[in-house]
Amino acid sequence: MKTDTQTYRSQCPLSIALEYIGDKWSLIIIRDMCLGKSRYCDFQNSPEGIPTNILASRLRELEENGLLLKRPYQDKPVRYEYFLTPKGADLLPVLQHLVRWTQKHVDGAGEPPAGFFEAKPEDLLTMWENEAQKQ
Amino acid sequence: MKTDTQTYRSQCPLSIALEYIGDKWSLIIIRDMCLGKSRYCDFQNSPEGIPTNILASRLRELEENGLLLKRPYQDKPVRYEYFLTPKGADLLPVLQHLVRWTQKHVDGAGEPPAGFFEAKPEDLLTMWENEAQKQ
DNA sequence: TCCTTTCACTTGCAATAAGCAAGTGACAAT
DNA sequence: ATTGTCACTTGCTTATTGCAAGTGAAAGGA
Repeated sequence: MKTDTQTYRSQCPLSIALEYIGDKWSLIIIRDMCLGKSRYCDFQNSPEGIPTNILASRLRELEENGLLLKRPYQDKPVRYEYFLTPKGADLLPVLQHLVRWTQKHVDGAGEPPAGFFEAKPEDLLTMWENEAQKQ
Repeated sequence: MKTDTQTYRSQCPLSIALEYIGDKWSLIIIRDMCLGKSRYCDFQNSPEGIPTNILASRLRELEENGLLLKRPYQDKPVRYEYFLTPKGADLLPVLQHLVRWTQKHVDGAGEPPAGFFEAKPEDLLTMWENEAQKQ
């Protein structure tokens, strides 16, 4: 992932993308958000079993890098929900092609949920649509 | 990347794809091969500066996982060239979308070479085309 | 012949990151 | 008063990365 601002290892756009999401867990979190999950414990309960300290640090990095944002959904003990930004949602085509790739080349892989391949990044921005509706 | 056979952390096809290429360097090597590079020193000379021991281990893993294969191109001291398999070449659409993503969302990223977005996985299988011609 | 280079690695070691288990603090429910 | 949930953090061990240096086979030149 990206660490600090504007110090990429090269100007290659592929290499830059990998500094944002080139690790074992970031796209798993993005996937979960594409599937409608939004809370910390949702991500924790995914079958891959991300360690909790790594989940916390990835969420922080993804937020710092503008791929998602968090918003409190209750006060009394303050609790947060996470949402994809347009920048984060635009990774959906990448996920779709990775899924296609596995289905073509790896035996025994599971099926994505119905409608996964038809989804578009805009469909993932429910939070932002609500914002737009407020205007 | 994948470590041993058939022990994925989950059956999710996205998660499985990440066990093959979900790290900082594997797709950089695949990118180089898409751009026509084929020798160890070509990969080493890429601007990202992959450490040589990591390059060697990634090439070994990618070969074990069937994304590429190596073939000697000379004997006296035996030297190898690396080629994408169809399985490896089929990652091209993933690379293309990652590049698009960076161009849309990150300022100051470089341009891919001309024709990059129009290329298709089949175009990358020059070695295999030659094999087919032999038949 | 000896010296230098190149290529494709390997080895040793320090630094960084990942992974596991346990703990924390705010509150809600029993 | 005790237990439980949520969203984390802390401590510690293990694994991976990254840097520098070394290796061995051969080619090329002085």
